[in-house]
Amino acid sequence: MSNLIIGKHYPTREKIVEIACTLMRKKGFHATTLDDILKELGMSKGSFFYYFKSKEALGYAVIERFRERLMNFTSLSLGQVNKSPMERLNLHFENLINDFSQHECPTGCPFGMLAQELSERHPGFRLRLAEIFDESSGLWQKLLEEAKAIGELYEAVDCKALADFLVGDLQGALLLMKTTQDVGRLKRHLFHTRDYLTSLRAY
Amino acid sequence: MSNLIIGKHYPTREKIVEIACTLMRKKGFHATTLDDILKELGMSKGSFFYYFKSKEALGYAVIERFRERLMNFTSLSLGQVNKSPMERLNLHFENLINDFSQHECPTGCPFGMLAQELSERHPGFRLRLAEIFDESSGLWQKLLEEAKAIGELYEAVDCKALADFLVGDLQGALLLMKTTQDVGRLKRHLFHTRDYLTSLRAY
DNA sequence: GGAACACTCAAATGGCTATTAAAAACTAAA
DNA sequence: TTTAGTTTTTAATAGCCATTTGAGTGTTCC
Repeated sequence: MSNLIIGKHYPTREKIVEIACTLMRKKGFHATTLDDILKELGMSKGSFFYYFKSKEALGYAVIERFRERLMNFTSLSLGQVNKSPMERLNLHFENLINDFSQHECPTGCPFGMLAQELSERHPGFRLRLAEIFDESSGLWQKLLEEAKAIGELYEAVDCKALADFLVGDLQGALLLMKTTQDVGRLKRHLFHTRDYLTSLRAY
Repeated sequence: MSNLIIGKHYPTREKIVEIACTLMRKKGFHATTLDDILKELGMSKGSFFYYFKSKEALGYAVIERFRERLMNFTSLSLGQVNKSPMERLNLHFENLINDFSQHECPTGCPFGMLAQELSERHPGFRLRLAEIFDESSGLWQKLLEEAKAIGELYEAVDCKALADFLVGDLQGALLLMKTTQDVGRLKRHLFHTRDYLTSLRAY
């Protein structure tokens, strides 16, 4: 009977995904070769294809892994129910800045990177990434609606549109941070994003 | 004597760069092969290497070509001296939306794409792209300072920081447009960007 | 102990891709 | 017409990379 059942623990498969995440985050999908991954693990080709039908399948697994990490990371800040919505948002931005400050070489957002690289060639990846952006936007929307309810945003704000804006805005900030290799860029960018949200406060 | 002197006209070389721009904008740098380019032109490999030392050299030429196009496109709106700064900015945003509306499949920004794809592997590309983002930001900064001078922005605004913000913000908007394949996304995003700038208006 | 299955390995395969080599075709000037 | 210089073509070369094959090792359950 196949051992490849969702929910079971597969150290080898797990390791492949982990290393693939690390390498692909840095170098992207195409530039990360199976050789790179397997050399890092001291494994041979056959093992890889025992766990994955193809490199593309690994790509999807990597995306799902990044998605999980994103959701965990997001809930660290958005889940702080004792804080006000805007306080949670500020905390999230600070967490982002701190997180990227710890890497000497800011890598940017894996979703943004994969979206740029794979959107055209692999519509399946593009669609999945669009869903994840959407899911992320949904979390922001909820937060913004809460904010509106307690007067941290005024009535007329379209929370869904604003959430979409925030998702895009953040992507851009991360791209420029990566291109300039300067976390300060992210910091200064998010200052303006916050400034905008402040301007939407119900007096 | 070599014919490869800057400023002379090279129809063949020109054609290569043009096609490369088209293909790389769509598929990116790595996914665009020399075969792709030359098949499109009905040319053979040897010709390519007569004009370019390597594919990398072509990459730099493509970036410079995109840069020229960006500057031309930008001056269409920012160069309208009879309009107020913020009117010019609005016009620019409208031009962007119209331009991307004409392609059934929005391709996003070539600089953003190349930055994501090549930043890690080719620091030379990354640096050049960072310069171009910076150049672009400089144009915005000038515009914003003009705006401040006539009261379209209030005194305390840091025009350089705000310009950097705009550049990043726009990149993100284009990335999400590309990922969702929806020009409406760009339109809605830029509504918020404008809204923010409006909130910075003097008095 | 042995049969079925899970996993790993080493070695090939074949396609793709950038790059090179060398000859041919064209151009223009002497 | 000769000659030198340019552009282009054809035909390799060599490396990389995803994928396959088939044999091997271990493990579990009867």
